Amino acid sequence: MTIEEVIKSSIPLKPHTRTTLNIMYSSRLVEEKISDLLKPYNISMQQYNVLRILRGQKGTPANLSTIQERMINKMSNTTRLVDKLIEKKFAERTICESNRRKVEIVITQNGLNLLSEIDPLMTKCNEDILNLFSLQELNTLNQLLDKLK
Amino acid sequence: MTIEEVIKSSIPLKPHTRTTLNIMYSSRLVEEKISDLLKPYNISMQQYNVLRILRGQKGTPANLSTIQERMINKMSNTTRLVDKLIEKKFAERTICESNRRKVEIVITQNGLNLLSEIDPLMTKCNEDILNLFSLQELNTLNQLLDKLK
DNA sequence: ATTTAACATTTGTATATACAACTTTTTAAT
DNA sequence: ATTAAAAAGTTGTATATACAAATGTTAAAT
Repeated sequence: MTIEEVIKSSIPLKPHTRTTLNIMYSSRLVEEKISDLLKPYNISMQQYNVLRILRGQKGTPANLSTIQERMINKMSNTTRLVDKLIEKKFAERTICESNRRKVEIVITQNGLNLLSEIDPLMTKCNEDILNLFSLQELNTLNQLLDKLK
Repeated sequence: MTIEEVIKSSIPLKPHTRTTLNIMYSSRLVEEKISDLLKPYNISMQQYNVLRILRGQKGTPANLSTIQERMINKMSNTTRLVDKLIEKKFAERTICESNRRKVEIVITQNGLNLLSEIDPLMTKCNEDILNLFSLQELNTLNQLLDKLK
């Protein structure tokens, strides 16, 4: 299915426009599947993303700027996002003693357990989304997208 | 630049995961550029998207479900999105006489003028985003993304 | 003819996001 | 030592989005 068919455009799009639209539309498809997967766990994609970053720290606390810099969606309000995770007992926050402007955020065991539960489902979800693609094609797609950055 | 570098992942991602992340991250990059372009005109990407759909109707009024079905982001509240466009005098809404459940939305001359002004900038924006890509590469990328749908 | 169901949109509510202004703490400059 | 500037977060406000319930209208069923 082409992007023109998706948006029911009667006239063909210019190549560059078609591509940017296609990237955005594809992203929506992916996000929808991932959101659906996370819905039963009552966390948003952003919150999941932060939990993954915290786990990636392997015990080292992360401060807000670190989280922000590693997120896929650089969002403007990481404070309140982390608030939600703390409310749900998936993370904890303390003030950094060496620099009291900073906060230190760590994932809790509870948060780690949640991620462990989601891990295999997320892997499968990603595979399902891309089930029509060969490894070769995934590679090509990745290389092309990398050129954007 | 690879997606692993972007998110500062110490371990390599699985091919499928890398690809879905890459699609989402690429979309953010595109959206950021387009939002920046629209900012001076004080309309959001969604609002712009609706205006484009209305113009595409070439005079035929669109009802809400038509708009919703053609949007890139299927958003849940098209009513209030259209409200914003009406507030700004870029669109008008009337009740459909043959079926009073429906509304008929048309773009105003004011809205058409706005789009005409933005058109060349948007074309250039899309070209700039993808300036590193050959037409051949754009084609390949489009074909691959089309497989998602 | 009356009730039921389906349709198209609107409204309410909760949450998310963007952007700017504001604290608090630390570093640098005089 | 005092003031100014920078850094790191937080809070306020406006807008956006998601989801469910409500409204009004039309079509279908009995």
